[in-house]
Amino acid sequence: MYIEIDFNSDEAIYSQLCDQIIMGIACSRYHDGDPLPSVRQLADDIGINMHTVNKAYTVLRQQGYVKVDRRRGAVISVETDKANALAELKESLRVDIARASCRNISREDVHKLVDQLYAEYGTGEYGMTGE
Amino acid sequence: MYIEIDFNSDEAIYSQLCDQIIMGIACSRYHDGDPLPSVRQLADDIGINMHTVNKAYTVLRQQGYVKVDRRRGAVISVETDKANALAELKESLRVDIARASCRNISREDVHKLVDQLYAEYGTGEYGMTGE
DNA sequence: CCTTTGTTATATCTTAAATATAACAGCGTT
DNA sequence: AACGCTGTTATATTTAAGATATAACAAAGG
Repeated sequence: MYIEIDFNSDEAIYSQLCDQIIMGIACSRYHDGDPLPSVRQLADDIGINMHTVNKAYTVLRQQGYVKVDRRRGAVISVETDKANALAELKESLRVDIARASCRNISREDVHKLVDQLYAEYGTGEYGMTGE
Repeated sequence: MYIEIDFNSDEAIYSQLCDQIIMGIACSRYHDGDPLPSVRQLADDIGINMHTVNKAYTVLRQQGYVKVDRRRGAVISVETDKANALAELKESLRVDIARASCRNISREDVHKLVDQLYAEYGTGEYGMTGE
């Protein structure tokens, strides 16, 4: 599992971990059913504490990206509650769009950025392998 | 100045303050040249400490939304470095789009959200009053 | 002068984040 | 049965950020 943490970032390590795993799913580097490394293993790989990884896994579970199987440990399992996700996304975009609007960034400019990012990820289906 | 702070939020007060002022500019409730309340005045209005407001003003100044005039205090002054703003926006959108992609939110869905938010703000020009 | 402006300095309190040990229950393998 | 692995929980400590409280300063205006 390729994880890169910026220890000089102002963003919390566990939060960076969540983000990277979510982006990994979007990039279809990780798929539904894939097991995540154990909290101890990943902590050792990255060079951080076990509890920091555990917190990331817990948050990912609460947000519906991971389920825990006693036998296999943490497993990618993406919940698709689109209505809820849309509402959350809108709130998240609100300030970003305000900033953009202040800087004379047009609606079309943002559309282009969005398209670029969707191109970086899959086809829009996080699976993209056609499951 | 209408500012609403959620004291139960996990987002820092000074950060909420910055966001609200930026959204106020985007909504064209505040315009270039408008003076902001003094740090002591606004702190008193909201019921928070002077230094919390001062931190917000300092951040807004560093990010190019405010300039400080010794005579008039803090004044709205929006810098329009579009190239830089585009780069920052893209980074900010990266995780959001990843989350959206995981939830089967399409490119078009995001475009619609963006359009909705631009509609809530101005015409794309933060001035919109035609200055 | 006096007031108001932003700014700086110091100190304190609270909370979040990260680390360190340690232990537990569930499950598979040996 | 014993061992090793999983996530999980508990407790404690350290560090850093956020917020508050007092206090003082230079600059500008009335």
